[in-house]
Amino acid sequence: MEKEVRVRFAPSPTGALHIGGVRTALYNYLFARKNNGKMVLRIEDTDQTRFVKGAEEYIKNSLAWVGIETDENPDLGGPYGPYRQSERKDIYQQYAEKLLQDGNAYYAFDTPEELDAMRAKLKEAKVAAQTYNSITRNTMKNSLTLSEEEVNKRIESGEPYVIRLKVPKKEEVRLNDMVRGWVMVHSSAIDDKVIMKSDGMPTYHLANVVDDYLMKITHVIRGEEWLPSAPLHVLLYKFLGWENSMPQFGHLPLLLKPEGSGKLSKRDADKHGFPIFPMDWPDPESGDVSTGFEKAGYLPDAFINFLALLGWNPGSEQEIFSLEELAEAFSIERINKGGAKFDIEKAKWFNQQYIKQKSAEELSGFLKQYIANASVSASESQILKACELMKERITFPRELWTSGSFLFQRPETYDGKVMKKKWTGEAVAVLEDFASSLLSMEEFTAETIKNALNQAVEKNEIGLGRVMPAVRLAITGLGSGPDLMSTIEIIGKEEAIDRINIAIEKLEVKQS
RNA sequence: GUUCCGUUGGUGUAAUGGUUAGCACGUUUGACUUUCUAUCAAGAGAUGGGGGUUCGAUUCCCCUACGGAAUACCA
Repeated sequence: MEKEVRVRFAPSPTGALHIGGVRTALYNYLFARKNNGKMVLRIEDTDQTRFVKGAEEYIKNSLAWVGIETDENPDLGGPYGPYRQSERKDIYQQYAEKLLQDGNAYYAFDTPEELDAMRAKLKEAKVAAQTYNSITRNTMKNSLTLSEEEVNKRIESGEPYVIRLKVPKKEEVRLNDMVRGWVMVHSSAIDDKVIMKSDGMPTYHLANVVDDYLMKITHVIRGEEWLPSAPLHVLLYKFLGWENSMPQFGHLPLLLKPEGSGKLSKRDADKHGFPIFPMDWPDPESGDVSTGFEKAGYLPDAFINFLALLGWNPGSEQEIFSLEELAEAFSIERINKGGAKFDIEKAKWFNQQYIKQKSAEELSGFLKQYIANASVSASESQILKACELMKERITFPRELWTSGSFLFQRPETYDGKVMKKKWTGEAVAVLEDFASSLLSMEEFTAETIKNALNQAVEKNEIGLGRVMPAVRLAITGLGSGPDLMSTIEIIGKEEAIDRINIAIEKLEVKQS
């Protein structure tokens, strides 16, 4: 029987989950779904100094917003819990001890100052920038250089210490990455990483390996920033005797800033005025709220679709995918190796496509809010028709109102340019006839309205094109917008006639 | 500095040891006697550089350039 696929998303609650993290979660989710596997959400909160209140909640809310569901997590629990690393402290201790016993790890007593001094010294000598490795460890204060008696004495006296991994001097460490293929690193390039901190908490490396093993994770899909430490993790699996159940690794390409180079950061997002977090995030220090994709008007399915295609492609020319379809089409082999520059324009395009796909009913909720805020009245049928009419030409739900408020409110101002050029005597004559024929109409639809206008135009013997802008101006105050006949239908007979009369009264006819 | 990873138009990407190097976003132009932010049509625009291997390389190999990541008692 084949082993069940188990993946995990393991964020640390140090702030808002950013878009790169969402993509990592998404790829894990898609991979699990594709393979009928399970996905675990594990909170990596081993650094108590960086803990941010509300961050865990934020992560969960964000995943929920985009529709990523996990099978095992801190709230739901599961067979391999707890799913918060801070609640697993005792577990790590025993594995650290095993490493110690087997001679694969050692105690170190160096103070931060001593470490800094060593770093500085190495830098000056222009040697490799590892402060603790198979060479330097011989000159530092640790259980390899100190006598057993001395070590015990220090530990008993309560002197702070860490546990470091004893990385072998000469060894090829290799791993077969699912997206990059074979990656080989010589162990001399890896330093003696701290695996247990002086506060008794494990560092990422130990906690991660232990948890992935205990939670029976089969595939580790994570960001490229982890690639350099992956060999270290391989070493850890080996030392703990878990080589045969080591998960497969897949390191995702980074999301890059739109221009120039570098990893996409909040700074870049602010600079270009686009969000970087899925939902609003109030900075815990300054209190400044960063607008998230949700508030900015992005639909979750559009957002996910956009994100999925940033670093992966289906191999076909299809671009619009529901979450279901993504899960069906997804494959690790088609993940790109190179980093992807973030392009908000494409995100907007996806949003527009999704808005267009939505039904008027689905969009009406957005419009109703704006209508309520503006305290104007509108019938259900007007709202639905308005959504239907507007959805073809907008990118964000808010534009239902910002570009379509004339459907519910009389114009207060009139576009000066159009007025100057198109508000002519002949146009006004047509409008007068048009208004009076509207008055006698029984069936009030875009089609009958168009007939009425055509008649008025014919009667005055001028082209439709010469009066259309004036009609639009009278009705909406604008020079452009959606189909005018449908607009008039939504506005309604009496209101349309009123607006025409008001415009005729208010606007000055162009002198010619 | 060192180690690792990467490099197809402005952007996301496809493909291939021989093609007019495909698609999408964006952009430009035109059309739509009702405009446009919509729609339709057309256009411009790419294999970083140098060496090999080969009849032939964007594709395989090497070098180089450029970019990125890591190098914390952070994840």
